[in-house]
Amino acid sequence: MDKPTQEGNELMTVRVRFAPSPTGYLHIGSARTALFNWMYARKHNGRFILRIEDTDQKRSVPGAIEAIMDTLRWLGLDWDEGPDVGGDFGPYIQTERADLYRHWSQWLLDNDKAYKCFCTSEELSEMRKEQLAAKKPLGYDGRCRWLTAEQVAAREAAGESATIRFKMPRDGVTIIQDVIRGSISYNNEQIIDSVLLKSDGLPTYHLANVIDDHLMEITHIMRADEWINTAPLHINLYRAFGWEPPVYAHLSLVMNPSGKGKLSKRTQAFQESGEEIFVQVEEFRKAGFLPEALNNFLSNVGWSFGDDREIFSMEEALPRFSLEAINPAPSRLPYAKLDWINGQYIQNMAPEALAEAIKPFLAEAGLVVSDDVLLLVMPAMLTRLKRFPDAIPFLDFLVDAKDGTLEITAEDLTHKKLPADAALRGLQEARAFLSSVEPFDLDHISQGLMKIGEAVSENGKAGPFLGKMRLAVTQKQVSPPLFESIVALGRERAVARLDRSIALF
RNA sequence: GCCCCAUUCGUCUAGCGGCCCAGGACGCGGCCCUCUCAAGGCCGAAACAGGGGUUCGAGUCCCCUAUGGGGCACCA
Repeated sequence: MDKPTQEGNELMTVRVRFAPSPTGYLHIGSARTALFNWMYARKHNGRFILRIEDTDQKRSVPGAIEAIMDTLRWLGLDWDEGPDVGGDFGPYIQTERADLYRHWSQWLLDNDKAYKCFCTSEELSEMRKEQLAAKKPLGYDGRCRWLTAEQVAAREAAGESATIRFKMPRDGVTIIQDVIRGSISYNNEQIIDSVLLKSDGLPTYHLANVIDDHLMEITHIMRADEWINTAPLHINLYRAFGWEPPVYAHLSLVMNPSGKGKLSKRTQAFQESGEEIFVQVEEFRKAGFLPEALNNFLSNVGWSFGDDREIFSMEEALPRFSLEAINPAPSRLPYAKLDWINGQYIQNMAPEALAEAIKPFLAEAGLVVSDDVLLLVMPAMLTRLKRFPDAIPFLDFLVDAKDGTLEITAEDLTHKKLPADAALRGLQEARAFLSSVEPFDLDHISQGLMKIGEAVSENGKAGPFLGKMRLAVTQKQVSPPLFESIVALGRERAVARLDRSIALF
């Protein structure tokens, strides 16, 4: 095999990093990258480092760092070193490391590995236009590379601003070893002299990530596939510095549900053939998904637990996780499957925990339900929810202000097997029964109502009657199981609603 | 235009030369259970992009084509 493993590094502790740019909320694709890094670190008892790549001042958004950290915490992806917790390799925010980048770019200049470029952005875009028109390969042609020391001095004296570009070796081949893809080779002539230090004095990604990864002693880089074409540049930078490059693992991209284009082009939720497609982790959170379910879901895209198991905890996944097993092909997120996974996690929740999880969503929908009442219906809700807000249409009957939304007639309360007179009799008997039964609990209510239903319907089955009871008591076609619903409603309100239905006849 | 990567059911995937006339899951359809809706159980339809090699034998290795994706910024 020509794929590298971490064999050579076995005695070193694994150090991996997640390095988001603070340009907004955490993207679901980035969350997956973070998850894989985190899993790898935890599996190897290594260190998971959070680094903020904020060298693009124009795109940095105030508050984004906190927002991203908050989301990462919610997902349970804890980091060992980072802007808030510190560490021995700080600072962990790139703008605070500006001196370092200046120092090393000067070093490259002094060692003839880089040069100053005075091209203006206008000049550059003009060049690009010409290349496009001539159908020539796109990219910087290296025109400033050949400037003499005198010319450079003169232009600097004239006050021209400059960037620092890498002196990419002009010939030969650069081979990158990727754990997921094997070896990939590039002809050096097709790799341009990239800008390392921008005219504002801050580094580009290329310089910053190489310096930081080296100084922070990062052993493995797991990043999105869109970076793969810049890997040879990075390798050559490591060589220029005389440093050892880390192990690379380029993760496949997450695509749009349509399969057209990468999902990361989208910055927020959108509709796709009637389905709501979330893209920020916060959107998943607000939609009522559990972080455990999200991790389970994400880890199974591009990687597989094996043993034909779909539901598993991260703790169970860790021993099985490996970079070599990651699928190199891009994939779409199976959103429908996430709903199912989340439903599975909800089924396994304790009723108390479910109640707590649901409360904020009920409150947002304007439904005020007491804890006691909520708890009564929770066991029945466990198997009925994919997402927490699904509880709203099930539970709104509990709020008097929300009932009566369904216009009911006497006819609605009848059934083929339950003509009007029988329906009325059943409701009246149920009313009498509910107003006196002691104790007012699930067992007694279910027994009494079953008996009434069987007696009153033409086929001797309680079904038709119970259906009408549901309508009378909850004013809904669909509700939690009837008996639970009645208990939750309480004697008085249940009887009052029956009275109102009886009055329709 | 140039370079790089990828290609198994609709989707997420298992498969690392014989165990595969391809397994699991979601979704979909049917049946059962059932006070509605769910959950659960059972059954079913559904895929190796195409063509050449290599080999006794290819979903698995190689090449070509096609298709999809990514990159070619003083963005990351």
